[in-house]
Amino acid sequence: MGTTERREREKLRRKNEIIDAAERIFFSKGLDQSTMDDVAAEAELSKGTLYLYFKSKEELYLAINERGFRILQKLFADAISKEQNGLDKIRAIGQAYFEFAQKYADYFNAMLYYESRDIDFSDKNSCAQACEKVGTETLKIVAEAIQTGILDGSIRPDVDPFKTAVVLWGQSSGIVQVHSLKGQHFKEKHAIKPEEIMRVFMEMMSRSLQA
Amino acid sequence: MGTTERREREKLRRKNEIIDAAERIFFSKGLDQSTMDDVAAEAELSKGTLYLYFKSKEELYLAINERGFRILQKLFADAISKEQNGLDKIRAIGQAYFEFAQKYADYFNAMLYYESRDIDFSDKNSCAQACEKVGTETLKIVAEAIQTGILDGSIRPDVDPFKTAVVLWGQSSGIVQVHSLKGQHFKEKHAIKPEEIMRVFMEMMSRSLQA
DNA sequence: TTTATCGAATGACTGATAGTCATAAAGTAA
DNA sequence: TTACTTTATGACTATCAGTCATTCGATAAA
Repeated sequence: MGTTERREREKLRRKNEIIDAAERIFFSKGLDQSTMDDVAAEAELSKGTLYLYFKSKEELYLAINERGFRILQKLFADAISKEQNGLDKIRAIGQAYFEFAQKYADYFNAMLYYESRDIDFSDKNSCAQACEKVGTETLKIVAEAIQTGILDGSIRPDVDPFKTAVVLWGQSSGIVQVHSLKGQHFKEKHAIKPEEIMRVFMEMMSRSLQA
Repeated sequence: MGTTERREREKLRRKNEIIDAAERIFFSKGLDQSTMDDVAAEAELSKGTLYLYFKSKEELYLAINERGFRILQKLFADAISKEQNGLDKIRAIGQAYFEFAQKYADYFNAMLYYESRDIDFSDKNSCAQACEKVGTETLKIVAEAIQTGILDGSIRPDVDPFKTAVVLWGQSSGIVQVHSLKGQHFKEKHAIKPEEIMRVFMEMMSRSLQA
């Protein structure tokens, strides 16, 4: 009697269908312009049902975030596997992050929200927790690449892998954020091509780590 | 007959009184938890009056932002004047930014909002424009320090001052953002002291620029 | 002093929307 | 068929940003 199991599966499927609908709505109209009624209509459910699956609009938004983190994690893992030495792995990660911000601009913008808000992590079963978990895993990938670099001699040996990974993460978020949100603005007002900003950043990052 | 002039002055004073009240409310309860009615009550005015002085709640929030930018600009100018060579000036700016985020945490958090949103710059007389103006001025201070460093030989000569200033700005925002929002979290979960993150960042920044 | 004019201020009102909850429907087991 | 559980509903409430017809008060002209 696999009734319970089937129920479990269906519940998960429905949850994902809601996230799918929410993505279509949030990504097309923007979070602020989207209402839970919009999402409900898109999911062909009533609003009340959404609240059976997600505690709040923010939770639903964070669920989308989690998907973004997973995509990013995958991209990082791919990037790392293609390079041999540690510094090149880190550069590849930087490049992957940049490409993520362009190719998955919607996810990226959603994640900015996560980065710039003081999220409440107290609820143990919340999407915020899940985001934090994937985020930390991703950070570990970066830290491992740094460790590799120290061992193969491409990265200076006096850096602390995890702390440096945190710093790189912060730096990169900031840069890609500027690139994504103010890039157009810099292009118009100061004639700086967005790619130039990324190029300069990558150069500086390499120098700050190389042995 | 200075009637018009006096009116003008009083209008400006009232505008500032409203920003004062908004700061007290927004900083104590957070933007989302604050209502325009709260601000109106704090300013001892009716809500309608607020809208005579500010187009929207966001505009009022950006007005606070502008104040933050001005404080930061002043701190940067002070920091720069205390050091001799270019690289030390840049380091001092980094340090000043870090201290700003701690000492003026409320302003800093308000400015994160500015950094992470796609602000509409189309309205010429908006607070967004004013923020952009002060922001660019601040960026120029950084670019000048870099130029100084190139001339005095403390910073490698192959960097473009303004582009590098933009990158430094982005990086620093990201780092201080991580420090401010997730610092406590890293401390608890990964036993990383926030100051450590800043130290590592400063070290990396120096290396990425030094001649 | 009285009256006309005009900008500043008011606050009741509207529209929008996040989140709730009593009720209904569907599904499951006996 | 009946009793029970889970899932879904949508009308309803509370809240709040922003509006607007009206009032107030200061200045100045008559």
